Amino acid sequence: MSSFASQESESNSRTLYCRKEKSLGLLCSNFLALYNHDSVQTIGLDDAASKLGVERRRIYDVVNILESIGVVARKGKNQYLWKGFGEIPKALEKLKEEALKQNFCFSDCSKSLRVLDENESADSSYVKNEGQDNLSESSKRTDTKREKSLWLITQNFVKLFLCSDAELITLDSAAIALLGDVHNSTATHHPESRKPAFRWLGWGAKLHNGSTTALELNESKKRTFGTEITNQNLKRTKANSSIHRKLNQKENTGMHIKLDSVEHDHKMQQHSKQCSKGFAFGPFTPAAISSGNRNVRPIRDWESLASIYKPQYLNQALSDLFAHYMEAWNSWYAEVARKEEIH
DNA sequence: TTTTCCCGCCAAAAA
DNA sequence: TTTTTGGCGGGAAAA
Repeated sequence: MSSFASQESESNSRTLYCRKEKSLGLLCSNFLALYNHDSVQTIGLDDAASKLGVERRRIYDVVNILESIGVVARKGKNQYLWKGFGEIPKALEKLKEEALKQNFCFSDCSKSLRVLDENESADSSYVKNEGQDNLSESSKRTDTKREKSLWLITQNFVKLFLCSDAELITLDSAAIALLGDVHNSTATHHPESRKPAFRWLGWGAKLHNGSTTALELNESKKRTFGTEITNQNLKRTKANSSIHRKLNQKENTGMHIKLDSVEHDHKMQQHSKQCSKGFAFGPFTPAAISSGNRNVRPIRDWESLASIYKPQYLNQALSDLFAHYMEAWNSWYAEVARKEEIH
């Protein structure tokens, strides 16, 4: 707590809150960078939270998303298993199968194909991998809740791509298909081309033939995720004093930031300031990129990205971390590419 | 201005 | 009961 105070007082003048640095996408990337080691078997939620400098709540989001595509699997209370990127193809296969069984087809915008209709598919599709029982009736109760769970929505979102030839899906149509839509009641529609959309990059990546062209898409104004390494503990609320308030209000549950990680974060923050414009993308980045940002060169593929994007860290620890990140990418791609060849 | 999405409250589920 | 999980609304940042 005291570390907060000092950190804050030191930084309050020059480090203002920056939403980009707190994004879920970035957190996700950092999470992956942190745990994508051969040596990693299990992941503790508290460990993740403290190492990444966020509250537990945020870790649930990350883990839910990753679980839905097989990268991690729930082991038990507070514990997840690291399965790795190699699991993604399998998970996608499985999702596709499921989707086909469910007649989960998606024909772009306009129609509101409710993927899950209340009674049937919802429960049957819960393949809750790790032997998560057949909660016979209590599950009924939670079906509606599940329908909106991040885990399920993520899977369904992926299914949209897996079960259609649409390479591009707009947020609007995805919302309609997955949620039956809700928002947009005020329908201030932008011209079609300006709607935020996502493009499927594929797990084998469109590596061959160069261009991961999604990244060249000039479609959305959406911000992009993935480069900045951050998550320092600035609250978004006006200026600084908010932190004190925050810490009092709650018993600091789940906010054990180690000293070193604070410092770590702080340094990372410094770095992120420098590189925040020349961003690259994390693995699960929205495909659409900010067309407004002309500084951004199209990225050919992840390998070249790795070689191009090599900031010079002054800090050894950061340097190591980054090196690891690149290594992880390489191995992942090698593996995925291999599997694709076989395919 | 509108849209996006982070934050954290608090209810439900699990232990 | 306590702890864990995660939906959801508010409101600030970004577009």
